[in-house]
Amino acid sequence: MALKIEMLRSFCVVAQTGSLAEAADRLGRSQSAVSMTLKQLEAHLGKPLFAGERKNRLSQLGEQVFELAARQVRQFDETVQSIEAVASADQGLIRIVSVPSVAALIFPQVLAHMTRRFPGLKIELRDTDSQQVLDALVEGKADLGIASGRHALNGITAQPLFRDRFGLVCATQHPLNRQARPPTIDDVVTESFLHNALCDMIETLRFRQAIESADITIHNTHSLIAMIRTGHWVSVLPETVAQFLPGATAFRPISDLPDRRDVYLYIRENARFRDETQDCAGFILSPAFKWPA
Amino acid sequence: MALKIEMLRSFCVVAQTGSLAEAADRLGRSQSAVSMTLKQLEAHLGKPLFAGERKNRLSQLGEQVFELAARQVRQFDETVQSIEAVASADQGLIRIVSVPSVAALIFPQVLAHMTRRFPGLKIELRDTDSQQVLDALVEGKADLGIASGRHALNGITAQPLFRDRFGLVCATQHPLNRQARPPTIDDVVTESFLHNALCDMIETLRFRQAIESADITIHNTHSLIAMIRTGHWVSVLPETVAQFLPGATAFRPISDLPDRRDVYLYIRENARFRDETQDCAGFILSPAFKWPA
DNA sequence: AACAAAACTTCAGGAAAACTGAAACGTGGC
DNA sequence: GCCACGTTTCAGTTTTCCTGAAGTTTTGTT
Repeated sequence: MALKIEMLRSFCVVAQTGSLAEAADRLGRSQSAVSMTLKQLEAHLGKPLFAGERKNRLSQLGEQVFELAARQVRQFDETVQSIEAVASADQGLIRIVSVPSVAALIFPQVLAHMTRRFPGLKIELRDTDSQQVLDALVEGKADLGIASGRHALNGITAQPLFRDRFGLVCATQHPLNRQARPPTIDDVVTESFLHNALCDMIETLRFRQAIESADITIHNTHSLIAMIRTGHWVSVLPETVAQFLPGATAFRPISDLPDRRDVYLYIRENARFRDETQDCAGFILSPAFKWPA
Repeated sequence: MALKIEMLRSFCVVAQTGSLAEAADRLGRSQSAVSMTLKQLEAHLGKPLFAGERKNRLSQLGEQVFELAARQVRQFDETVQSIEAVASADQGLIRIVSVPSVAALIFPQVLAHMTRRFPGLKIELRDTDSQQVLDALVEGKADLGIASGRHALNGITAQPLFRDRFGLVCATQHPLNRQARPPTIDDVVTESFLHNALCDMIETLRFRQAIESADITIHNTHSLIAMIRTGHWVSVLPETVAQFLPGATAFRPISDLPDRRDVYLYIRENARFRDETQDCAGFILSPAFKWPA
């Protein structure tokens, strides 16, 4: 039998949960159904996907297939969502994909403006990393995108949104915030430095070398903030992100770190609701748009 | 009912062929089956996907959905291929993705070397544009990639392969090849200039401005060559690509076009057949590898 | 070592789905 | 009005998918 998406999905859930029963529960079917599906998949591939007697350890092949299958399932679900969104919108639909830091910043205003201007308009917002933002645009899954860096893409125009300098983020009572002298890279990148995804955009060689030794990486911004608020840890973030942090944290420029991050707005040229999309882009780019500065 | 990949596939084929009968034929099922599937899909979305009585014109929504669905179906098929390839290979499997121009250059040698070194090894080669090469690597669909430009990717190492200057490509008897003085941008970018995808990698401003006015773009290299051989047309390509062209064409540097293209070899770090992949990469990078220079 | 619990597989039957050929339908051309 | 063409609907069949119950194997406990 041909490979089907539902087979891959079943396999992925079993691989994730490590148990048939648990997976069957999540998938909303009986154990036996899942068992049979899995057997079908293995029969199709001609090799076992699991190692050992139980389903809690993947074979070498299983690992590989899992990586591919998980991605495919996620991809498929996204497409389905997108198709359904496109179909259910007759008053108009704008799909925005953005890097998380900026998404939180702009969304409230965008929502307020657009719903007032176009009653009945649907807006969909998703956030991921810059790379996936661009992918979503190229694949026609989004009408507007916000990402770091300028990239030339077919059928998509790029507009500079703002620049953002990188700096120290720490608790307000942290010594590095209290000292008069602005901090340097060496001050900041110590044992208590937290590495995060945005750090990788910094090109200053001195800094790149320094963070080589950083042991802890935190991808999720919320967790990062929680750590920083304890007062023990510090990190480096773009100013706009830092300003969005709650009370007890501070942002300071780093004297020998000149890096900026350039954020661009990407506009899909042949969006279905061209006018609405253009209007939305125009609003974000207009002086009327207030950045929480 | 839930959206299924086969529904999307049916829709895509009908949209492409513009006829139920033809599509049913291609899909290997009866007309009525396809008709019902389509009706299901439309029912699910709540709106018609086609305009007019016949299936030969898509509605506005249909266009949108087609774009998304076509991409998804292609994506899915690729994943299935990849999964099956991974499963069927027990002697080892290396999946190489490359930009077309380089693929043709390296593949014969790579194949010869690897099959000798690892009998029973399977090799899979696919070619697409640079962007998709990188995507395939990130998505775990490829072990080795060859693409233009250096990009930092997680879990993937980049090695410079070669640099390539851009220059004029024309028929040997073309005036621009016969004249003693090396051609300039202005000589080359005239009415008979053909724009191609690789041109977009050139950064020299003068050239970028000049090709703005180019009316004809040819993406497929074979077609491009066919045009150039007529003697009426010229284009600009990297030297390595140009040298691969058949007899009656010539390559000449352009005096005021200093651009180079940097080609990198990307190696996925945790490929399943790590040793074979590393060996293959090592071979391509070694001095033993003879570039058809 | 014996027993019980847990984890999974197998099986038979039944529900849902997908498919087919035949007939019906609708539109445009003559 | 009637035919040709492309599509839809229908009824019946085949295929696929799922479930509950019973069976098997492994794991843990006393």
